[in-house]
Amino acid sequence: MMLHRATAEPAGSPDTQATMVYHCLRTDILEGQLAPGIRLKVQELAARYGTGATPLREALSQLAAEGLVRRIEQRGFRVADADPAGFAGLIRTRCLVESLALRESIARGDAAWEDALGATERRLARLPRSIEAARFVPNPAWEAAHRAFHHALIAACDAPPLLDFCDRLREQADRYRKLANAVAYPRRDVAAEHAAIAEAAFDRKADRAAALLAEHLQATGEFVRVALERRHARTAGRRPGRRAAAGIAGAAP
Amino acid sequence: MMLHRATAEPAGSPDTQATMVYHCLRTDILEGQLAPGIRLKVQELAARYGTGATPLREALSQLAAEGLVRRIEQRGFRVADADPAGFAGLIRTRCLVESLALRESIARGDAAWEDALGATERRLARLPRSIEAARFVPNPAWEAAHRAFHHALIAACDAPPLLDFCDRLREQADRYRKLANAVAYPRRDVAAEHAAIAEAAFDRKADRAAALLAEHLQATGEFVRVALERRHARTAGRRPGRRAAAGIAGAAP
DNA sequence: CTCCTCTATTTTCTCGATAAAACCGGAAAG
DNA sequence: CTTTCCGGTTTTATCGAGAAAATAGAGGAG
Repeated sequence: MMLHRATAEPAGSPDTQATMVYHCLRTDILEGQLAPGIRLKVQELAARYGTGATPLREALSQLAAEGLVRRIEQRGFRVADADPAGFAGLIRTRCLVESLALRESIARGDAAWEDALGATERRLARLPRSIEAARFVPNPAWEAAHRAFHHALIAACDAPPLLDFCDRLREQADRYRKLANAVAYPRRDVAAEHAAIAEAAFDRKADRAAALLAEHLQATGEFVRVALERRHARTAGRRPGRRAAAGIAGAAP
Repeated sequence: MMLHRATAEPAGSPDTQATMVYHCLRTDILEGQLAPGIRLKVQELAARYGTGATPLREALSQLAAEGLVRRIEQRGFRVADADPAGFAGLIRTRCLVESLALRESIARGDAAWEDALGATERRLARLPRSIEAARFVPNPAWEAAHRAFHHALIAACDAPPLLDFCDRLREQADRYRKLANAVAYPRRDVAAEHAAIAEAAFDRKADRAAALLAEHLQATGEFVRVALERRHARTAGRRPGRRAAAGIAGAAP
């Protein structure tokens, strides 16, 4: 055997503490556990995640660079806020950029791309979007498959930075969606939309596929926008009177 | 007077140490002072920038998120390497995305946009690209004006994340360019290219402008690619025999 | 009644020290 | 001659304490 290790660990990363708390914070923000705009006090978080200030600060810096956290010089970090304006820009960018990436993908995609796309589409179609039938309860498996499908669509664009950018935009959009999901349950047949996009991609109909994708993104965007504006009006309406209250959801000992 | 401060300081940011060292590191990497791939030892850098390990680590995390630094779990940070493959993806992405942004900008730009574009174009045209006539010595003023021009081109695209993305791509591309600039001096008439792009934009000829811009980026890219491949072959050729040697340029007491 | 100022408290930001992990080189074994 | 193992050394990653800054609240002036 040549390698004197690697037998025990699949990936050579004992995962540093900073990285761990980075992932935790990231998902907590993306899932909406940490509400937009709230203050992120290091001590509080250190207690929450069971770690010191240094790794936390590191994680926060990283998230700030990604735009999920806002750093205010000399007065700490806050969760990136989720206002309608920011969302509009995000959706617009997504429509533009993902359409572009899809066109490129269609122009360059090979058989392997088609196969992967077909596989993710099929898997997504088989999963229920909500765990419960009556009430909407997000299905993590569906979420993952959804991400995978949208990634697979544009995976053949042969421009790594572009692909990364799309992934990040998708994450951010998902954050907004999750913030709104608790309120309403869309009536659209998203599965059909996905199928139509995939089909157009298979047929190499770039214009049609791009248009469908943009429409798809726009539709979800519109739905979220409405919920968001309600929410925003509500949030802006209430005075910052009592300061204690929540802030961190799910911490109730 | 209403504000009980702000008289002394124009911007309310006493700039934390982490931010300072972040900017220093950033420019040092983008300027090529810190060579691609080299190890970034915290103590070394702490001495270099006169600060502690904590702010440094924070800055490095931030840069890692931006892709200018590569973090390797449990074994520190390295400057992002500059290989031809990465550069190709970068250029390709730039051509695609900046063309798109330019089209949008042309579709939406108003009079103010035209004015700003004209102003930046004129300023850029008046500046010499090199400080010396015979030998090529980068002119910081030209660099800044160049950035401003390309930014102004797409500033009206009305999609903030897209604009940010373009700026970041431009920075990265500039890094490659600077790494190559020391070797050769391009003969192209870049001023004419810029003028042509600006004119097409004024005339709202989206297709033409986008094509010119892509060509412009591609041409610079091609030039850098050649230099880069030479450099890369050279670097890969020499064995990692002696380890001390340079690493940080400009530290020679 | 509103606005300013001053003080007490919180919070950020930073440093120096410390455990753990990676690295390097030589020595021993196959 | 290559591979493996084992020591010391370097470097990372982390913690806890402490200086500087911001924040909140009470009190006083206009």
